[in-house]
Amino acid sequence: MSSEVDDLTIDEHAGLSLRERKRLVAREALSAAALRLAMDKGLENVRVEDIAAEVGVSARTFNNYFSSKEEAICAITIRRNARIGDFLLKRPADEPIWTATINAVVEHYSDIGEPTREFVRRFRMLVSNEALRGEFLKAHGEVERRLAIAVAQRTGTDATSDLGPLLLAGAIASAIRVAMIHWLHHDLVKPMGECVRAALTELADGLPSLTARNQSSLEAKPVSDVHRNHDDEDE
Amino acid sequence: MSSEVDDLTIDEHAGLSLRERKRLVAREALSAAALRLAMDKGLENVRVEDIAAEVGVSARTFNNYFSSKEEAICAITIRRNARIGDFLLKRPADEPIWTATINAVVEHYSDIGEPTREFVRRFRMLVSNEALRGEFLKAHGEVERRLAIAVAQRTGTDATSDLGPLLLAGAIASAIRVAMIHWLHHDLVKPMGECVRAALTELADGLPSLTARNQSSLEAKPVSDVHRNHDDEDE
DNA sequence: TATAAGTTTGCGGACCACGCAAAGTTTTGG
DNA sequence: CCAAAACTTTGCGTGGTCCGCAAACTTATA
Repeated sequence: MSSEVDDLTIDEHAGLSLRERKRLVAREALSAAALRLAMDKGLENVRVEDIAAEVGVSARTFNNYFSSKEEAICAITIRRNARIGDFLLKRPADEPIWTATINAVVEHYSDIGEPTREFVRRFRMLVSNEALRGEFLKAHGEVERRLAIAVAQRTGTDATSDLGPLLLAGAIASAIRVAMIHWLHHDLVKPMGECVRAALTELADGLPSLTARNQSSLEAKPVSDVHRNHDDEDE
Repeated sequence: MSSEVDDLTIDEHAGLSLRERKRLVAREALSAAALRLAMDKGLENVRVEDIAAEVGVSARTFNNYFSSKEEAICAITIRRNARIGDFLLKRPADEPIWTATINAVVEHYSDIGEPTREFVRRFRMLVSNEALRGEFLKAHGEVERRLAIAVAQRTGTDATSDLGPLLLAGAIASAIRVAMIHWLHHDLVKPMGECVRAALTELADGLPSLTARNQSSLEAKPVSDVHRNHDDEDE
């Protein structure tokens, strides 16, 4: 019916066998159908069977790809955010790691653009679902894991034995999560990208808003080069 | 049979009606039974019915308290970590917020002591379960939420409208999670408390291990007063 | 002590995850 | 081009989960 699925899919379909391509397409179609149906009717009113039917496969097949409808929905988040690691690896080598990571995240968010109001309205409904919030956290854990690998690669450390990459990725992922929830709850006073950027720099600077009167070693001087350092934003 | 359940339960049963006390006791008994059975037989070999039977209630009653066995198990983590916020509020008022928070966490972990090897062995088995890891993340989210409230209270900010408390709580909770997983995977080379402390200070100092050659504003001077600042540890 | 408020439980229904084996599709290598 | 190998899809069956409902029971209120 529609091919909106691939809007953001910068050909991942290179050098894959027919089988693998079919598999990828089916997986994405199921994810997309799950999200669409859940946004329309509310997650609790969507059965696995419905999602499968929408794509034209059996319910059993759905379960060969995902082990729950929640997982199918959150797979989209994972796919989307996987790019942050790639962006990080492409940042100039002389950027400090915090700056580079933050810029990679901001780059990613300005790249995907602002969601429509309608999308946000439905999305808000969606995340009010308990089971889904849990699965979102799981998805975010996966994003974090991948980011940690990219950080390790860039810093020449090891994502399994060193704590550094995991700590940075965890802090960043957590800040993204906080920023997005905050943004969702506070009626879009400013663009999402701004919100994420603000949260990340606040964190990188050691939470100056919390260290008002007490001196803290962390407030020394802010990571100022994060702010205006790429040009694709209006004002 | 045993009353190990309340080993760490510093009387939460104050000023509660009989009904409420009964409810609490039942809840904790179910949690504890769930954890014990899962550690013994493996989570997939434990049915809700088994847990209920262990406590002497119907399976239906189990579901009045928890909506899954995973949730029952993770409720213990939530209960345990809820104390971190209390510790934070009791820290001296002149400690900077990062320091105070880290000290609160370290205090908590030195307070609960090192787990036995046997416990760790079983626990490791337990977290290899996919579904349970998801629920753990959910539980950690709850812990984070509560910590954020305590941070807001201490700093005179607002946990719903300000980002600061959420960001700090998120970063700390994430570091705790990373430290624990790392510790579980690396065969207890040092005590868990040490591991958590190390991760937190590393993070608070801006990840110096990752900013080796590039200058970063965050490496200014370390938050040194975190290290040896309470006395209940050997060595 | 009567009435209200809350809890436990069996029952039943909708749904879900997954093992298995039969039928279908793609790949591989003669 | 064909046949065997590798993999995917599907129906079916099983064991299990979650939850609404209403009846029995327990605790609270006045």
